[in-house]
Amino acid sequence: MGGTKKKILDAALALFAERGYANVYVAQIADAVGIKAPSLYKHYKSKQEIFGAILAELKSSYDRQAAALRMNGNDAMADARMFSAASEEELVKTGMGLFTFFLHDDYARNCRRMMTVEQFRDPELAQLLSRQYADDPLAYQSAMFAYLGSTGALRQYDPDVMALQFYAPIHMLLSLCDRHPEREGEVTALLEKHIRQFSSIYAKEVR
Amino acid sequence: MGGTKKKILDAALALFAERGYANVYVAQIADAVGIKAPSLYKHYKSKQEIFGAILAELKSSYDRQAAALRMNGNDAMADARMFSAASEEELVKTGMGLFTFFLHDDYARNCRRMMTVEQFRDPELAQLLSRQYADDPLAYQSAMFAYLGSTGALRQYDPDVMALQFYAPIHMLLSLCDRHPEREGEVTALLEKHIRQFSSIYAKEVR
DNA sequence: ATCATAAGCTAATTTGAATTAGCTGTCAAG
DNA sequence: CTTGACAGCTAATTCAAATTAGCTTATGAT
Repeated sequence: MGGTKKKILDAALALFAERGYANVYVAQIADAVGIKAPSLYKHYKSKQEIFGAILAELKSSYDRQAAALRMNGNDAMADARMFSAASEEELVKTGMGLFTFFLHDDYARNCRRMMTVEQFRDPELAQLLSRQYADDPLAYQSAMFAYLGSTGALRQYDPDVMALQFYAPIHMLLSLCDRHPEREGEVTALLEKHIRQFSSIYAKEVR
Repeated sequence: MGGTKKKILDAALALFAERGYANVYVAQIADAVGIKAPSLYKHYKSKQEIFGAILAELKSSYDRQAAALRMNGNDAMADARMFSAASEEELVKTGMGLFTFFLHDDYARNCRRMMTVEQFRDPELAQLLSRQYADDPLAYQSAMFAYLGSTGALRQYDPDVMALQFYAPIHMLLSLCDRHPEREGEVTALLEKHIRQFSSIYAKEVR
């Protein structure tokens, strides 16, 4: 029992992410796995079924991760404590660490790209994309900023807007790097400046 | 001489934007135009050629528009003057006007969606998308903020970062609405709050 | 008037990719 | 040892979609 079934999903995801479902031929998936096209059908009934399996895994793996985040209660507050305790340096380091992780993690990256190119054909993918890369992060960070505001660690502004202003640049630069990996250097430099400036802008006035 | 040739491009663009090149059949394009598939070939040699023509028009129409913007000298300053003179109300009104224009203009919208779904298959589209929806707007607004900083109208921070913090939320919310038109209301409300908060955050301290 | 061209149609034709048929070797359970 | 499920292969088969052939009609120029 080779992990062929899993290898098929991985190969297919990578290909779907690069070219979109319709432009990928089952023969290419098979090639990538190291078998011939008809052998695929020993593992999945059809090309559609492969796509479906990818989708199912994508969803369950995200749910798993989301559950983990909420595990120790509402964890935005834990992050918030770190955020407020930490020096700007720490903050930059964690923020950018997350960015480069998401950027380079093959699985996350491929999921993101596949959702991007298939979003208008499959309402379910549209939902997932919005949830994973917009609504959930925004809600999480909004909670965090709300807490930091109430604490007095940051100035008190609408936390939804703060979350948007903090997160949207990250989101935009991530999309940009997905399109142009060669621009990573330039982009991370800008991202760092963003985080520093954000924290200085919203910092409680000291002077 | 009906404008059939043009109608074909329009219909094809709309379809490509919705489903992506490979999922659109020439018969569907023909249907949308009101003719039969083989008749398409009286106007274009192939499906690819239709795609090429769309691309060419997309590029030239953007260049035209960009040229128009630069016409009366460097126009970021004109905008900047307005930005500084205007009340927050005015600013909100113009900002949101632009957002809803881009959101609803069929041509812009379809181009954006087509570039989005084809970006990883065609490096040229990736370039265009980045230029039109990232680099150019950022450069423009950066110039504007630089000017406003030097003028004393706004606090002086890195203008590239200000541009990013102003524009990225707009960009992100636009993508969101492209995916979920029904969320337009909620999204424009957030956008408005963003613009107000941005201008208040970066306003010269008054107290 | 006539002819060339443009723009449409229906009925092939071609092509390319998914899927099915049917065979083979491996290996674990009985 | 042998049998059956598993996972692979090659060689069909099927099917859908792009493209071509060849006919028709309208129209504008000679």
